[in-house]
Amino acid sequence: MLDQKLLRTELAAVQANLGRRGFPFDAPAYRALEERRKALQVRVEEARNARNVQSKSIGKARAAGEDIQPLLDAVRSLGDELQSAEDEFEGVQTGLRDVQLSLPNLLHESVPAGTTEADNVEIRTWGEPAELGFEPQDHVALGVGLGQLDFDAAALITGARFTVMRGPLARLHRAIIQFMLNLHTEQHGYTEIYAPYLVNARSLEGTGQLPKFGADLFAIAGDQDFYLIPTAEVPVTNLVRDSIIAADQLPLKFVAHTPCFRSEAGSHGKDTRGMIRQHQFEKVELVQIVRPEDSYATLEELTGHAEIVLQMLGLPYRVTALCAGDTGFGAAKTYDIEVWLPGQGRYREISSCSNCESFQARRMSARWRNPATGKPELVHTLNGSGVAAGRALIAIMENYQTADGGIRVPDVLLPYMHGMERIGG
RNA sequence: GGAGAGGUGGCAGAGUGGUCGAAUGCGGCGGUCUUGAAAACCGUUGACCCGCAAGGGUCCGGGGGUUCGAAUCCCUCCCUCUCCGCCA
Repeated sequence: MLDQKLLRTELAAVQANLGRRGFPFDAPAYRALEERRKALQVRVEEARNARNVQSKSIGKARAAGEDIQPLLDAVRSLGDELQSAEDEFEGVQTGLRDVQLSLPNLLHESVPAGTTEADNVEIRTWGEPAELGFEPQDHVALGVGLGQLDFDAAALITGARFTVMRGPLARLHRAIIQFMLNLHTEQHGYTEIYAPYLVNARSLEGTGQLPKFGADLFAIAGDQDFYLIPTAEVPVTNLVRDSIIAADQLPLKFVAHTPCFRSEAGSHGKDTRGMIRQHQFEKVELVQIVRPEDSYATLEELTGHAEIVLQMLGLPYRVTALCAGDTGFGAAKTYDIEVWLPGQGRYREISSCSNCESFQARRMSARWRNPATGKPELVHTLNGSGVAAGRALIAIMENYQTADGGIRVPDVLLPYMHGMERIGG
């Protein structure tokens, strides 16, 4: 959600900024609605004040033993007037809020111009795609060949876009998760969080998935209004909802491993092969709650924490700055990290690190007490994958494959694999 | 699942339908005293909205109702706690 003051005072600038995303914002209509709100609010408050004053005088008169009947008659009609003004005011308020909740975040000035993925800007690369010396297989061929990746079984149990893993491959997947959690908690100072996988609508509104992107979510059947989390960002960021955080508590650094559930509505036909795009996948998520002045330094730091995972796993990657049109709804600026997949012969997203500035904080009413002003002020929130476990598994399979269809285990994962150095082959 | 109790300011905890945004205590902040600190004493201390300001308005878990007027009465939902049952 954007600052209402900004929407009142800098409407043209807001419109221009949102325009960079290609977001059509009807500023004149918004201004008209806002002006109506203001007029109505004044009217309601004046009516309420008149009623309060009158009612108070009734109390005093009665305490003094006077006849209050004339006063009662005089006040009665004020209540009716107030009621109708309130109803109208409420309608306008709701309309305004609907618009506000549907506006994406303002972009940081450093976000490159552009409309699609193709306009994203490469910031840096790390590692060199390995020379395998043979024709690389993709993770599907490798996993199915080993008998450890089973899409048919998943289709039988559930349906399309699910995976069954067996044996050492399932263990490798778990090892990746353990490795990442240990790294972030022991080396990077994050506090491990275990959080619910089902959340309520308010949490999803807080982080920005609702009200606009309900189609991307799985809602559970039954009388409870719960949704499966599309990312740990939702429960973990909402830890600070409706709270005022002491200055010395910041920054808050949280890491959580959770499954993620996405309906992938609108992506029919995309990445249908393999486990690149699933309805259910595991992810280790980094979340930081910081002072506003620190958030851009934190974005660099947090992105670095995700990069170290890939460096330690020996996976070549590149970092890109998302362009204006490709930056997500709640983000002011986003870096994507893309890992090299020999089987596809290209880089694929494995992490997305965003600074949401005060966008989520405002929706969540998440604040800190600024010692400089003594007042509660909005925090900045950041999140990033550190990293997606399913895609990390794919990257390891394809980058560490051997000519005989086996997979070597990266050195840093050996302790988690009980010394198993290779799978298959 | 059954029975009961309760949700009030940073925390604890009062509050007869009118003078209650709310007693009191703790905590916080400022001051007096002190070489400094503690103690004691004095003062001060919620959030949000409109407004340049003066000022006005809203908020006692959420929503609805009764009333001229609701923290207080009624309905409903949510949450917490206790006991029983069940379970990992």
